[in-house]
Amino acid sequence: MLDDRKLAILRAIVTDYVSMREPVGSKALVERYRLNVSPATVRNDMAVLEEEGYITQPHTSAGRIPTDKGYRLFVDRLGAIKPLSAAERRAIETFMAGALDIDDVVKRTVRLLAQITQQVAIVQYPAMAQASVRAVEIISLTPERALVILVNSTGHVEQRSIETGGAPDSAIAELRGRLNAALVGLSAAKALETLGGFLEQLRPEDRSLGTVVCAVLVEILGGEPSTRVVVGGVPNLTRFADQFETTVKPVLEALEEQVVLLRLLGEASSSGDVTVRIGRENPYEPLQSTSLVASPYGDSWANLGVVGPTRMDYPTTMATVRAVARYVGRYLSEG
Amino acid sequence: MLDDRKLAILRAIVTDYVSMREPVGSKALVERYRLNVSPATVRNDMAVLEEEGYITQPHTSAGRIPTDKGYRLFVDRLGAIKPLSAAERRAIETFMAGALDIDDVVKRTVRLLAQITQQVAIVQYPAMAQASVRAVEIISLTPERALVILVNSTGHVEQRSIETGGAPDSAIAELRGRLNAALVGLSAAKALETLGGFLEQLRPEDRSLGTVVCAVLVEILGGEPSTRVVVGGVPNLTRFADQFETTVKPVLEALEEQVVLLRLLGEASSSGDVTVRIGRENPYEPLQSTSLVASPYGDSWANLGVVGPTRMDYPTTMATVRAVARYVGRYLSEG
DNA sequence: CGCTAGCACTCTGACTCGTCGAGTGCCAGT
DNA sequence: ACTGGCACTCGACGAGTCAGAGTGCTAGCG
Repeated sequence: MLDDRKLAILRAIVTDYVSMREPVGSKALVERYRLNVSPATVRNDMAVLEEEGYITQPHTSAGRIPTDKGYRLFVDRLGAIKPLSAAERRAIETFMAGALDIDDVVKRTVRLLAQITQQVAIVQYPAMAQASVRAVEIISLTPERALVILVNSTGHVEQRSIETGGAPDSAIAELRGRLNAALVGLSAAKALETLGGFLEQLRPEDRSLGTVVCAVLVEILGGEPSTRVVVGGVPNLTRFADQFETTVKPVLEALEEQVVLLRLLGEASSSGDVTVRIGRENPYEPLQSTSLVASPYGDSWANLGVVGPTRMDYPTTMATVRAVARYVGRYLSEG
Repeated sequence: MLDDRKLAILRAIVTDYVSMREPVGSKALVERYRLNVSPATVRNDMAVLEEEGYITQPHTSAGRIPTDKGYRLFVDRLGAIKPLSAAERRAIETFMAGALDIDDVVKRTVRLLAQITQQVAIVQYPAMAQASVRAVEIISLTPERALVILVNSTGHVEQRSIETGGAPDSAIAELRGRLNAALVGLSAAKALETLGGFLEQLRPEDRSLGTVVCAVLVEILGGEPSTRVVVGGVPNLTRFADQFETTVKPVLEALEEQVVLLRLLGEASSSGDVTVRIGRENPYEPLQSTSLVASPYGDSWANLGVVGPTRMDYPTTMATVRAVARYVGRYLSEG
């Protein structure tokens, strides 16, 4: 159904529309892309492409623009991923060099992604899962409340407050000691395992406190990859000021909903490589006018990505996201 | 120079312009505000007000709009702060009730402020200064790096990574013990004092590590109120889509710059009560088309506030900010 | 002296209208 | 299977018009 020329035309339409931001017509197409056929022929092909749902007309007698389906075909079969320029590689290196702790790494990554792609960047905190436990602290705040703190080998600190049920400080100290003895040095997976049998070692009177604490630890260690995401580059949305009322507001709202972002990133990365989700393919309705390019990184289940208009330069964006993901991954594993 | 009627007219212009969002003319003014004089008289007064710089015309033969100076006068002398409605009070209570730890309090506060005022909310983390030290931990990550963690009585956890210069674990443990013995229970002020003489108690071989750690602690305890701010309600900016290109982009950019926000909030609150900074009064140029309404809270040096267009409902916004600040303050001190 | 009524004037915003150009679909011809 | 030509559609754009809102000024009134 779609011979080579039709595919070439689709490719041309996509690239042209992305760079020119205007519906593209048959004449402009043959002029700019050396198709060696006449506009009329191109028109016939375009009619077919339109019938198949790959492109559409904003109104009669305007050029064509790609549909979500068209972008999809383009991404899957037509857009060779561009390698990064040397300058970009260098930018990544210098930008990330000298990051202090994990917070800093995440912050820098967001900035970097946003800056290179000129879009909105989202980075999820790396999962605890990959790192090993460095310390567990339990610190009482009031007689009734305490803070459980877990530090891992990447320098990430996670904390939850709990109800102690009035347990005495001595019991807390003891529990803390036991937990450290049992867990420090273990990977998250091992630590989870160990926690499973941990309660039984406790004296009965310590059990109730132990249960609460263990529950939090399990939550921190095992649960979601991480419940925190960082967003950056929001000002880049201003480039779509034209479509503002209809498009940008819901996007902004979505970007404030951490939960949504987490789900989004989570669902995106199944393949282990860069994933693209175009417009309507997106499960979350307010984002259906945008595309997401995401990738897992740090060989864990944490993800990063960018959100932009469906009309985006996929090859370059995908290349950038992949490169950043790899670089950050390497950076994290080397410490 | 400005008799009562002129002030009344200015007040009317401000309130009308804020609610109608359109330049207001003499006729509409007498109709809506029962001024008991004719439009012509109002016009004369308006001419004076314009000469004095309180109002201006967007173009010949349009209504008048307030200038920054006009808003300033309004805020200082004309706008009685409206008390909150019962519904709003209730909203605050229910919204904040059940907050878990300090992160949660801050998050909720941002949401709350953004929602009630329908503007962009900024909340600074409460200062360590008011709370007392609960625990100090030093946890080594690599032989060369460690994490210093300070927990205070509000449940706030702050961390910094440091270079240990290869100090042995035993030295770290000892230092940790001494620090806790010396600091726990002290207010930040006292703790700072104590830290002053702390180094001398150490064995000479521990000094170098001690210096680094103390430096970080001083930074955490004494430095800025807090280096973290949280922003929310950014989608509310979409209501100014009209002025988007010129106004909203720089604002968005400013909102991503934590440093800028911190300085902004810091400078705003000298008086101890709600402070208003209108348009050009603002030191940071990209925000000169906005107004800031801020207030310290939790009787510390932490601040919260909202950023909105200069054309804003000051009485209500000020009332809301004040109420939220008080409520959160009370909530924090009660624990 | 302060207020008011009336008037002439200005400017904007909305509306209409005609033109132009880009782009299409179709058909007949190569 | 491709191309050239043609009639057609539609949006963008500029000019022209018009009504309405608002002003400043001046002369008159209590």
